Amino acid sequence: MVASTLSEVARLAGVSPATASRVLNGSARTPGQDIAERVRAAAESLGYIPNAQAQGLAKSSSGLIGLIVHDIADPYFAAIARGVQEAAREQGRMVLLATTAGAPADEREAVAAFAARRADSIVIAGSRSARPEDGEGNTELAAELDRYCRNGGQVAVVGHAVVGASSTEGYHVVPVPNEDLAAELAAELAVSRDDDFVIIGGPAGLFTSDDRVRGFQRGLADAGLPPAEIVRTGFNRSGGFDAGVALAARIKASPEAGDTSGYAKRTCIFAVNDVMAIGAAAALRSEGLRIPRDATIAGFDDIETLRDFRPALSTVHLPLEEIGRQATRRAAGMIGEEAAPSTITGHVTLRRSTEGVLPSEGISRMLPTDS
Amino acid sequence: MVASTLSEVARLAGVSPATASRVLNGSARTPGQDIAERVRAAAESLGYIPNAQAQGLAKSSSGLIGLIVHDIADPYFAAIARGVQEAAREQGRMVLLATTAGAPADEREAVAAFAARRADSIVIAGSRSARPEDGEGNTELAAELDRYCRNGGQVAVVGHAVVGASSTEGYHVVPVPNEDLAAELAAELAVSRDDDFVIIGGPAGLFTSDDRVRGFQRGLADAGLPPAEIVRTGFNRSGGFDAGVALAARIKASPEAGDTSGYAKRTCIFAVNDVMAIGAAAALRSEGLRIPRDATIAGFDDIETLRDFRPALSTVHLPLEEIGRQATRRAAGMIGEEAAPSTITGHVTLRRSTEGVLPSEGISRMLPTDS
DNA sequence: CATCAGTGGGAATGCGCTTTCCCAACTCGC
DNA sequence: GCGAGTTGGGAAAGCGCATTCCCACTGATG
Repeated sequence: MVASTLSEVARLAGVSPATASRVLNGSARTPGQDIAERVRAAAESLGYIPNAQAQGLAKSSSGLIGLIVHDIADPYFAAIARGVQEAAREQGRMVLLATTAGAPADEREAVAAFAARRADSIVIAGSRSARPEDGEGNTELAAELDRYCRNGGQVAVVGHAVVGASSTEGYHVVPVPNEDLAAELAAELAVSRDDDFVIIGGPAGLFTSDDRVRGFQRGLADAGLPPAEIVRTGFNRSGGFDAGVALAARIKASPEAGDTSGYAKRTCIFAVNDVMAIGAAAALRSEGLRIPRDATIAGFDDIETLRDFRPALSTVHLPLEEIGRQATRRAAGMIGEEAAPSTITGHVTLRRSTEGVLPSEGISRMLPTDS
Repeated sequence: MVASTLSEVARLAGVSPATASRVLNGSARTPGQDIAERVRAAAESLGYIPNAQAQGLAKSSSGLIGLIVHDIADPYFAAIARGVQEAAREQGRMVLLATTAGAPADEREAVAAFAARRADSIVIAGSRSARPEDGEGNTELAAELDRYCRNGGQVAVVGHAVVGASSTEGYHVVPVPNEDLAAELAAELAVSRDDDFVIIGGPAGLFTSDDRVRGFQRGLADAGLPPAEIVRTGFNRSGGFDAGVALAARIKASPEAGDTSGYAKRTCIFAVNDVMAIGAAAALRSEGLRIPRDATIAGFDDIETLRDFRPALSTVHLPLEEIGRQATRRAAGMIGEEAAPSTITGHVTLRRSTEGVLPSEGISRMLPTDS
């Protein structure tokens, strides 16, 4: 990467590098009209492109925002990334991407790499975890973040704080009301239902999953229902599929006929995110079960690409893009912490996948499906 | 962003900055054991993180890969981005993201920004366009890329070369066999069918769309069928939806009864990408039409998140992740141009959305659906 | 014992830019 | 018309690091 330099431009324009610098970048001092014109012409003719590395070095700031996600191809993260990207653009910065599959060790490495590049701020979108095997990794990640913040860096993390992070200056958390929303979802599903509730959760210790599980159980309890059974599996589509296969076997093994109350009890499945729900639905289908006839299912996130899924998936809408945007703005100091402590809200969106369909149940709410 | 510097480490270790630099980064010369240990200890205790900007400036290379996509939340680009990210990791580089919505002016700007950051290579994933309104923008983009290449940069573009780019040193294209695969799809769909074929295409001038349209028509022609009508719309889900609404009206307006041949002619819709197909399918459904009973539909890309869509979407599988990987490797000079001119292959994947279902047609191939 | 290649460390230069400081020329007011 | 204030440009000192060159010292060789 060779390219013409500022001094070359300056020489061609017959001015000093200082002057060239002043006209080519918005300095406080603006040289005279004629000189400015000469310099600009020289720059143009030389195809001058400022060296951002050198600029960064001189100004000690890079115009970079580091973004950490588990997997950029996961629609959840992709949506957040879009928001981050958008906010970055507003700020005139560029985003530096790192994918870590949720491994704290990789995340630590990514933070170090961002720090090395002197990123102005870091946004961590990946769900936090408190799993025992992540303990050491989390500690090191927290230490790395701490160091980054001490050096003046800004960190925003989505959902939960990193385990062990002492909230120093420059450390922000964008809270996501996972628990409350899950409770709300449970409440809505519990209305005039007495289905068997089952939760397909991610690995224990994954905060996002745990919050949603806890919230759902709370909602059930508030409705006077017993806690749902929890099936733990991978936090992705294939995890949902596996769980779905297992559940399908059980649903088929306990036919309605066995029910003493005289009418069918359906299984209502709550998968802690949409892609898991889709996986589970696919599994049920492949086992010959129909939704919502033989079982109902709900997810979480309201992934855009899944909106046209059939049967339309009941879920909890989360403003993912806004979450990304807000995290990015917060890390840039554009949102006062105290001014707006938490502005992320979602809402339960019931669609066909949890509709009541059994005549014997005596209830059949027709819920609107969008578009 | 302040942080401890190399000289601080050197001073603490009681050596010169030169020596510290040699031990802390894989230099050709390796200082003695004891000294190295002292330096490493000093660095550790100071929490030293090398300043990548300064390193880049000194070595004139940045370890950065620029990635240009239309929209990172679009699953097509997200999948490619995953491949790019993966390959970047292999190379020990980081990826810098830019989204442009396909506007050449924005793309030019992104290239300039990457050049300013002295990115080692640039991967352009967005589909190229030859629309008249993009003419000027394309010229400027080509010029910018040219300059970047002349300065030693490496560019890889997915699909088609940028319009007007003179293929200088360091300019690579990863060809995607859109046309051939579309022809193949048409051929498969044309087998023992005499449906009315309709193509939902993107804006004229968008290469990816045009290639697929052209290929599909060729496949139809090769099968002895007349060319399909083309409906042009936006290259995204909502475009597909709009087109679907229009088509639904027509399908409903021309009932089977009107057919002189005595049996029903279905409309077979080819949408030039999966999300458009999904949009169209949603529109048909909302108009009360069923797929594949009242119309069949096929897409292109085989987006992972859409695999569980119902009815399962016939499409053309493209190894998106591999495309991203390969583009990135090529730009890094890891793949000889001549050695492997084109290794991207896809395959037609027929699923339920194009199944024959009308008894009157006398044909009802049961095609396997995956999972 | 003197010379020489070889080794291991440091001084110094430069990567491309920003920014402070400095100085010449100029404008203004009395 | 002259000093004070102002303007506009340049010189130079870094920003943090890699790297070339140089030097002192070692052990081997004739």
